[in-house]
Amino acid sequence: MLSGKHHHERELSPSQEHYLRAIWELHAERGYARLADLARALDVTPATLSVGLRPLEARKLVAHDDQRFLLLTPAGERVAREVHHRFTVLRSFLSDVLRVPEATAEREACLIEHDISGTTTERIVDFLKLLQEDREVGALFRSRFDAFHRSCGGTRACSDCGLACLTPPPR
Amino acid sequence: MLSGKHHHERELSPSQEHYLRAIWELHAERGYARLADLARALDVTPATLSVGLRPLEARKLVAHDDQRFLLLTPAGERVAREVHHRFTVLRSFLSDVLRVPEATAEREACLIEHDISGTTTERIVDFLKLLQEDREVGALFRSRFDAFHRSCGGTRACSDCGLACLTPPPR
DNA sequence: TTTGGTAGTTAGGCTACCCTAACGATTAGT
DNA sequence: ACTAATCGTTAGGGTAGCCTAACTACCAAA
Repeated sequence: MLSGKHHHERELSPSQEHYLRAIWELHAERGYARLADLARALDVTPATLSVGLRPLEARKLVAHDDQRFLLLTPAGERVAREVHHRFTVLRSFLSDVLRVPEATAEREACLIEHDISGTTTERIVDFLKLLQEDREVGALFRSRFDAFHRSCGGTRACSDCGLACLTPPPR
Repeated sequence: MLSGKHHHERELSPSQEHYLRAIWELHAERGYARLADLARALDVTPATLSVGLRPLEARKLVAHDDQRFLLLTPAGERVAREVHHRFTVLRSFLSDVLRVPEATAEREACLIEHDISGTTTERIVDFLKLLQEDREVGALFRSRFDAFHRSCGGTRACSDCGLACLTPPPR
């Protein structure tokens, strides 16, 4: 059952979630967020946002004050924090645990943040917390993972076996 | 730097990757793949595929024999195996390590498979192999993660603190 | 005050990805 | 042989998400 439809079952589209998170982060960083700032941060044109924010305003997630500064409503902020949470958790996992390069972790967390459920997010949080709070597990895992990683480094066996090492013919 | 453009930098689009994986899996399962079979497996209409496969044929990744059975070229099979590999690795991680429900793992792996780099995939493979091959790490991790999970069960503290536990105001 | 930069909007266009409806071709059942 | 189902295609439509170009409104400095 592949369900090839690349639809997201959330109420908001990936871009819309992204917009909310970015507004929230701009507010946290500099205390305000204009449409142009947001466009720069997201690397899209103002035109895109002018249209793209409309549904979020219609849903009362985003508003603007008398001077056209963007504001998150309480509902909007709640969503923004959820998205930011998913993003942070993913980036932390990719970067701190898997040791993927910062830039890669950032880029991929931005994409995956729209795809994972609350359950999965919680599980990753559990995982991060375990490594953080349980010194025994944390220390053992990190040292072994490092060693393991070094011992596999360079030309990976996995690249040579046609990727079949972990993928016997499907189900 | 959020780079709000939800573009994928791979040569193939998410759907195209998905199509290739599905063709490969059908072949592995039953030895052939017609367009209609593929449509059923992917839960899209034949019309969608009739058009959607065209670019893959143009790129010589997919072909069809004299009786219109879909075939993967060597290049197509290579891509299909890569995608399948990413999918399998993700599903295994979500399901076997994080203990996310099967259906959820399947669904989310289908989405994330298009977003992660080779590097990230390799790291997850390393992680899975470590848990599998290093009995000490594997056993310790699983038991502690289980216990940790039970001790956090039910109403998660994380849901109550506004998700801020791991997310101090951004960077 | 005129010149010019910045902000936001509108209009029109494009790609990706899905749909339904209608149609021709083949295959299978009676 | 005729009917019915299945297969694949085309035509046309829709949403999401981006773009450029052409505005308008404002604000600020010479």
